[in-house]
Amino acid sequence: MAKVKIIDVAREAGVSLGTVSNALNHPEKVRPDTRRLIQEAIDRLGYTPNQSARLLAGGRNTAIGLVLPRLNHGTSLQVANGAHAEALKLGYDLLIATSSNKRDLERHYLDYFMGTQVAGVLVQPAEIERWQPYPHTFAPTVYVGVHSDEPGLFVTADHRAQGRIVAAHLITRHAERVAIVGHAANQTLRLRLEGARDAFAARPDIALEVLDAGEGDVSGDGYSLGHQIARRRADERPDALLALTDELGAGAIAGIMAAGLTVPDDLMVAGCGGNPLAWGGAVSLTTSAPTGYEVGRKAVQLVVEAIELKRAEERASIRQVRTTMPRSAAPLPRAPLAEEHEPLTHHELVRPFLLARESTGGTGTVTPLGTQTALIPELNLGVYL
Amino acid sequence: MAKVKIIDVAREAGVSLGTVSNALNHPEKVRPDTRRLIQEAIDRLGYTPNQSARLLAGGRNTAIGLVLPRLNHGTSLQVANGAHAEALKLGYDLLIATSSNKRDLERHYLDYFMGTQVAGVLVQPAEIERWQPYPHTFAPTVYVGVHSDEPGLFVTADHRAQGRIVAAHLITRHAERVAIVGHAANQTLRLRLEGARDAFAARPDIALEVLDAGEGDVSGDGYSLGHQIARRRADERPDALLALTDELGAGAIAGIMAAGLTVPDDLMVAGCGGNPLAWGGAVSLTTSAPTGYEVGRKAVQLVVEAIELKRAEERASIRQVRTTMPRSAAPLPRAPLAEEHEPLTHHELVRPFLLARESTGGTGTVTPLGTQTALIPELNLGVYL
DNA sequence: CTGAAAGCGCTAACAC
DNA sequence: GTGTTAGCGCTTTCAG
Repeated sequence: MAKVKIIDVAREAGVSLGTVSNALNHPEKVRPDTRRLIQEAIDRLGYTPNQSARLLAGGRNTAIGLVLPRLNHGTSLQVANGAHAEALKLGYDLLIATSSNKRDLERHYLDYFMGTQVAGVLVQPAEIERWQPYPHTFAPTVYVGVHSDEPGLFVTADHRAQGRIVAAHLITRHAERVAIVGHAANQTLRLRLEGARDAFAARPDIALEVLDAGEGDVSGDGYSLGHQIARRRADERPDALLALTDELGAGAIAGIMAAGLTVPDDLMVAGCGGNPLAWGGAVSLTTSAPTGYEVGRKAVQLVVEAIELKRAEERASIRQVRTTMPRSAAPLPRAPLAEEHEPLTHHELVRPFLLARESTGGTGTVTPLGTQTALIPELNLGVYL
Repeated sequence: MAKVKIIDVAREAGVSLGTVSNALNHPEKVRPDTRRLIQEAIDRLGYTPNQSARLLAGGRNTAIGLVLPRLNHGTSLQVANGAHAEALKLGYDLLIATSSNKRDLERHYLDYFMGTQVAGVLVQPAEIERWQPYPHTFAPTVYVGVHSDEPGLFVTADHRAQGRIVAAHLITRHAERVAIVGHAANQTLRLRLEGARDAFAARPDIALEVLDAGEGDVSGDGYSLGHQIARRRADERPDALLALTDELGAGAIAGIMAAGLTVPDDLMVAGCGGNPLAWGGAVSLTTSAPTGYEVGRKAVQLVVEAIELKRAEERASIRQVRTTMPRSAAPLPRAPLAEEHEPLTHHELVRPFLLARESTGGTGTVTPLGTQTALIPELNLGVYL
């Protein structure tokens, strides 16, 4: 049971150590039947390469680290699943750690990942309002779910587009008086609001009002607002509500119905953001689709791109050193790192699409909840729906 | 930006390499002010220890690997969260990987973890019906959610106790005719059924029938069975339904109500297994609590126990070699591993508790859903409820 | 393809 | 407490 190492495999297969190493890392350099011999020895002995040694010696790590603030929130889960799917596809392993939404734990895992020489790292920062990129990142790093003016790699849902798309939908549904509902205290909601305004800007004939829903932007706020609106005189009442979150939207529907009106006949309601947790109401809610899965996929694509670029550069710089240096004497000085170019910068906004459902009188475009996953496999809404 | 290493820190702090290493791994061996000096140098330089080198050189890894079949199912998430909390508490890091419910990916990540010399590994196997422990595990391994006759470490929810506890509850609610509903095709459901039978065994006066719900044990099966039962003549009708899954239970409630009876007045219904996903119905469902969180915690406790035992043994065996060997000549032969004792064996069954709610006429013991998390913090039902 | 050898960055043992 | 050094298991190179 003593740990079996590469030399044991070599002996078992009757080849040299270097050949086994090559079979593992550069199979094309080893004759197929030798390769088979080695593979058999590996299986017989139950050999598992020591990743530490492999990495230390300069081997390529194929693991990507992902630091998530939580493991119980819909969005993070979607990100994780999307990232996992894409990593698998691209031949990378994905390792997930949770920061419990604490900056120091986040930092800890980031350092840990860097220390294990992962190929790249994805972070969905905790406390996103006051946040900034980490210095000292030796592996390509992609930030998920945040904006920043600093250089770097970022992937976020396009919140502005979410507002726009939902607003546009209300317009096609012939809304004439629209109330936008929400507190818009944070960046996300502000962007959705702006997006909605953008969409309505082209239609000055549509009456617009913005109603603050109270600090929380939670279901209860939506309920009371919905109730309140439903009790206005018919000629002062909007015919459509655009809630800046799905929770608000779901709450509003309940409030409206409690006041004796019907959705969508008396009043249309649309949510925003695609939060599956708020989809359980009596009338299914029109909203923008959740984009977490796509965000996760994009993040992996970006980080892999950066990883491979970096490797190409390293190879190039090594080659350069070789041809430049007189191959002689003295240990080679450390190959100069490809010049300290600025980190890549790329802000990727993931575009939402619309889920038109009952609350806006959805017709042909209604996507019934039960079959969602089947219809839009990429969405991966998950079992927890 | 060239990677800073321990020797750089040593120079920066004006001490020797060994001292820095000690400061990091055995702080008690270094004078506090020296330690401070070193810490400052570390911060100034942004030093991050190379985990690969550290491990290769025999350092202690504090990471535990967790392989989960999915990242979107309630139970796995609970396990992950419980494991994370406990690992944090015990000073270990937790790294999570997903097998997409495939044996080969599971195997891959397991090997990967072993290769990175994690301190221990937790696995919730995919395809649990036909399953067996892995050989060649060099790190302590705990299997989650499965039974086995092989030696090893296992943590599972006590399914039998779940059946028992729910059955006992129906008894205290004065059920006189009970129908147990479910197909019991898999081990889990069979155990719940046995548990329920155990509980009723003491009360031969209670009429018992078992109704097969159809292969799927899904909500729809529950619905039709509930409907069917509700339409029996009152004197042939059970007064209580014990569904072997919460999905069945929730479906049954809907079916009963559709047939014009009320729950719990005409017919009590209880579920089993504590599946939050099935808790959305009109009448809240009595069930046994989900134990995933506790399973995760227990699993970490077990693996850490095994890790520390193993370390203690290694220390002991090294000491033995030292005192035995004449300290002289020739490189020491590899310290004989503590004799190849059988792997530890421990089957831990996590006991459920009851969530008595409306569907069985819950009274004082009813735990309102909204406040669940607050009342029972250990439960950690998660936001997705 | 083989065989030998130079590290990768660090820990732990040792002598001081 | 400090400074020095021998590996940990592997990848890579280099000369056969």
